[in-house]
Amino acid sequence: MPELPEVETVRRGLQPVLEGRRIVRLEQRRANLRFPFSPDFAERVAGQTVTSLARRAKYLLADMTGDEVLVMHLGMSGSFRIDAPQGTDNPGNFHHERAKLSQHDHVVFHIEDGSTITYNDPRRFGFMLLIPRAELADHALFGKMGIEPLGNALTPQYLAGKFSGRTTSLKAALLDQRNVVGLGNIYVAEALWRAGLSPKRSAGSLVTRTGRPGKHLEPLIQTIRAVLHEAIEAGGSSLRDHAQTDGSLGYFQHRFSVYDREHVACSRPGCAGTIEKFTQNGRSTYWCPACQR
DNA sequence: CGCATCCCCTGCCTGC
DNA sequence: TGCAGGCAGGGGATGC
Repeated sequence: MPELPEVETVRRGLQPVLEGRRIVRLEQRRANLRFPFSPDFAERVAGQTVTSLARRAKYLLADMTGDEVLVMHLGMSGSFRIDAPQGTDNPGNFHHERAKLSQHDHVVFHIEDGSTITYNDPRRFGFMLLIPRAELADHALFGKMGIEPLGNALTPQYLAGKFSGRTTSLKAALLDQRNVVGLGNIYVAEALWRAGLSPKRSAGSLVTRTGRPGKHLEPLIQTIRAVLHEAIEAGGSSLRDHAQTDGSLGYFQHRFSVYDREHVACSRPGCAGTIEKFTQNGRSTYWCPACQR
């Protein structure tokens, strides 16, 4: 599920139920996700009040009243589900029935108001860890991370510096979170199609011989921003999983131009091409060979 | 260092 | 129908 728009959608769903609320108990239902939990993980979260829920790249960062930040990554198949307190529509019923848990519900946050937030992740590529707030910026996860695509820092000059001399494909360079964060296989494909740029061309080909931004960088950046903004507005893309915390689906997948559209006619006005699929660095690339150069 | 490949894991879809 | 194989939105480890 989660590239930047999906993670941002999850953040917006969780924010109202987490921010300013106390986590009275953390129910950890297995010893590991992608990585082992630290032995005292649940104890360190229990009793903390979440002061803010932020997003950095594809990570969720829950700052808490202690000196640690809860860092969460959804991997490929992670999702959160919010369950309101049981019996809220029946004030006379004080019997709070436990929300039914399924096989891949790995972590349950019990909130002070009786609601629960459940993390589900069938493939367990996601993870959670606690990092002291003071060490966050220098942590290995974030230290070498690239810039946010929706902020002011993404400029042609910045990308020229990252892409100069690089022989790797433009697609691989955009997926590399050390350059720009947040893009994944879907949104790289969509952005490159909109920009009319081939995923096969080298990253370095967007930079002049003297290391200055070539003419394609500015429009590519604008395209990346536009795609991400539209996807966030649509609540992300829902392929196999639910993107949103209330179980509803994002709908950006209905606006895909190339992703998962092999053999479909290219929708660019005047283009007679057909969307093709091939493997690049072990992952599927969708593109229109006729209009992406 | 840059770059490519493999791998973690489960579920779902396809083709035989 | 059953089963093997391939593939899936991410990214860390390894090796050349």
